[in-house]
Amino acid sequence: MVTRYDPQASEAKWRSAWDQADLFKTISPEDAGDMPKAYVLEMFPYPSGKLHMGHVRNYAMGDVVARYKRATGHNVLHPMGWDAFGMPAENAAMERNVHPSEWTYQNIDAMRAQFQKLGLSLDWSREFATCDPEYYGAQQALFLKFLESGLVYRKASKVNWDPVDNTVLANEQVIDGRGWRSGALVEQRELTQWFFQITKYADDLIDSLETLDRWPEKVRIMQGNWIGRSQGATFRWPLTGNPVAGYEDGIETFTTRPDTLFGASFVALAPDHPITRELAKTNPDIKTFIEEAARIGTTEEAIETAPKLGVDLGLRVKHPFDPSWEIPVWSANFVLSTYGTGAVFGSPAGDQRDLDFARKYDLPVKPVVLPPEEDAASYKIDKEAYTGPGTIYGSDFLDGMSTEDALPAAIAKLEELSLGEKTTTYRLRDWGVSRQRYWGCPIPVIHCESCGIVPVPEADLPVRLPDDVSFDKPGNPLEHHATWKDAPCPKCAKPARRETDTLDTFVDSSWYYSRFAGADNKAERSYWLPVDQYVGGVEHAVLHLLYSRFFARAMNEVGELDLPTGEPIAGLFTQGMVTHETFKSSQDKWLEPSEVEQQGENWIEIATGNPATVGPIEKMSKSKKNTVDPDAIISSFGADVARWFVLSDSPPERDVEWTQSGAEGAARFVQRVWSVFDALTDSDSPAIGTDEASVAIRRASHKAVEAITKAIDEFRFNSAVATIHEWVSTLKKASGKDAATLGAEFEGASMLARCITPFMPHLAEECWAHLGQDGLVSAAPWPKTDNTLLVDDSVTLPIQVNGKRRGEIKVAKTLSKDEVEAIALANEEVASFLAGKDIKKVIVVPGRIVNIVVA
RNA sequence: GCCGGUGUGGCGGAAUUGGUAGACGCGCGGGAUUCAAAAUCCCGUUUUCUCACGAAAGUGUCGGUUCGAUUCCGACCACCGGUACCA
Repeated sequence: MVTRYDPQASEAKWRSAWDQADLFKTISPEDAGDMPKAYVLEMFPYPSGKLHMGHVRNYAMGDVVARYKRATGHNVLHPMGWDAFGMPAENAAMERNVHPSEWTYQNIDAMRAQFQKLGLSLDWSREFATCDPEYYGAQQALFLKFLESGLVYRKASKVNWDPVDNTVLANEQVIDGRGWRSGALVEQRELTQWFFQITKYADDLIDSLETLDRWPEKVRIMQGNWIGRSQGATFRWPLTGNPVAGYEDGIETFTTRPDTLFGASFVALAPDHPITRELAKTNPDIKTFIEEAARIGTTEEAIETAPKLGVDLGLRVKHPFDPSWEIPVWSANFVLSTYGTGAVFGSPAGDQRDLDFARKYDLPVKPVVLPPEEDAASYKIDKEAYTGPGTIYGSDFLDGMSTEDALPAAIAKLEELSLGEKTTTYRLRDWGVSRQRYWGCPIPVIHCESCGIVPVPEADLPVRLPDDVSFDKPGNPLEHHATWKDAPCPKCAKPARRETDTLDTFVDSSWYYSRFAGADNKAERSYWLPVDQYVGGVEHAVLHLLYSRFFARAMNEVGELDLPTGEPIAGLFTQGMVTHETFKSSQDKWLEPSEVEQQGENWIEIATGNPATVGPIEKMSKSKKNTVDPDAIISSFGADVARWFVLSDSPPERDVEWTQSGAEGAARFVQRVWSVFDALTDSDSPAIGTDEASVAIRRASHKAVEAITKAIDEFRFNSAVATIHEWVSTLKKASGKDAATLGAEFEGASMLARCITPFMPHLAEECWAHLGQDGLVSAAPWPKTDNTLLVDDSVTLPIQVNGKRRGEIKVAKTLSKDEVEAIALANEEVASFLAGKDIKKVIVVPGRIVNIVVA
């Protein structure tokens, strides 16, 4: 009798069986023997309270790897936790008057329940949330170690200040120059902030990128660009006439092109360069210019369209290589005070930006690099600067050199003249981590009027967040708290004040992988790290993944880690998003897919009967109303269907479009798999036959296992899915039809159950149990293939005539080239294409193809 | 602008050392089963021409290398992502 698989009944049953067997618990390093370790980690979620399909895809992929590694004999660490500090909890507190802690822990409970329904092979015993005092206390201890080693420091710096909410905002929280919550115009304020000295490792962070051979190229390039190392020279331009106070030695500029120094026609300072600001005090034109430049700002679109603006400061400098040559000093809006020295020299022929500026203000343009195959007498620069390589000319001692050789020659000369030296500049800046927020990790220091900044003694950690806070007033609730910030100085015991800044939440996620590996056990951390396979979204390519690399290095330095490479993540996979179609009403409002209906070619809004339009396929988001709730999918189809669907079709690194019909297809396939097993009612494993039909079935199974294994190893889950589809079709055609092949069918089914376990673990257990196999399939080893079944005795070769397929022959694998050629030439199908033609050549590629070349 | 990626049927995509293009899934068309439906199963489905047997063209465009190119090389086009007055 044919039965159907019931996901609702089965899934819960098998999950509790896994729990009872404590199957996914990590084995301690001592007990693991010579098992290789595999640390499989997915980027831990923010506890928003609700799982979305993106989570399902992310964690399904990680689970495939974790389950596969377990089946192939690895000691697997596959943990889960919560990235739980951050603004949404404070927003909830302000909007709904719930405590951030309460809101967060409730969300965690809700999401944990959802996660558990997915049947992920997680070791929950290592779970933590970053807002647990144990976690942020350990983070505070780490902070103090960094402070002691000089990896953390305090300095005044410019920050985005929201004057309504009275808080610093991260760059991401400033939208079009306004605070994302208050809508107030954001000001630049100079505040004293805490910084991590990430630039200390700039060279190592960039150089080590090439050792990360299991990271996507894309991410490595993005990090390289972000760190932005450029090599060049820093040197001074002596001022003529009355020197500006503090600049008696001249104005310092940075350049990557000292070879073009003889093409210099101006020096330009940033609008907020100290000299510019000083001169503005007495010169109204300069003052106006600074204001104008500040008004345009440096937002993305502003830069796109903003004109080059400048003002002559009236100063003159001497050319470093020719003191008689005077060059004007300008201030220009394209010079950034935050990069290099905040001052540049313009060599217009060799730089488009300098050229635009020179043309606008009628400054000289003197080419000094002659492109190959140009003539010095006739070569001219018009509207396009030449930035490529060439021969230096019109440049005194550099004349005749290649640009490549002139570069070190010019630097050597600057050094000889004691005007400057070779330097390296980075785009990367130290990481400002101070936030004036409540729901974050308190910075564990005390400010004492006599002793200065005093670390909180380790015995007093964690510095706990106070529970009794109010969010009525804008700004930092820790600042407003009546007593929290009062603390005696640990050194002199006089009344002092606690630091009220908390740490950027990116800090929390920069070392959590290490906490999972071993909370208070360095040896255990050494055993597990680095993460063997990390899976997450590409949106973290720079920030989170760069910060994590920094933290591992810093933790190494303070003795918290023993990671020889300094790289915490050996393998990274960035998965694509889950997208869904969008709909809009006739009033241009987004509609949920359930609110529309297709009638013939057109879509209508069900409620009103008005026409609706189909929008683009986009990432699922609440605002576009194109989300699909995983809970709803799990209750109607089961977790296996949700997992299977998000792993099918699209390659894992690309986006996958969620479709109802695709989900139904996945549900159909689950039943199809079950029907293969359902047909095998004899639960005694019968002997495997050696007849032709049995061997054919066995070949299909063993080849499928081989292909699936390779696909999982290479992160090509969609290919594994396709192979499983084909395999199931083959088995279904045979299953239960012929007693002679029953043994082969049983073997295939038993292999199939194990191969689908990483994808559809609940179904796999039900199938495994139905076959009468021992134990849980989640604990079973990966099937082994018999190599003799992977190769065929005979092979079908296509025959081409002049590269076009004209026929095929089936030949024994052992035939020689000549024998194959003879058979091919005698083939009836190709005869008509050879008739009356000269055979020029016959190419036989053993096991592949025969090509007959005729004239 | 610069850097990177991707272009293959109606759609998602296979083809991973240069060797049968379109596996597998979705959709669509036809059929079987059924009183009927659901479910399931089978067949077909790149385009054009042909009653058919077949033939020709075809992997963004144009060219090249090769017996043979989705794959290698050159030039270009489109889309997606990242990034930017970075000196």
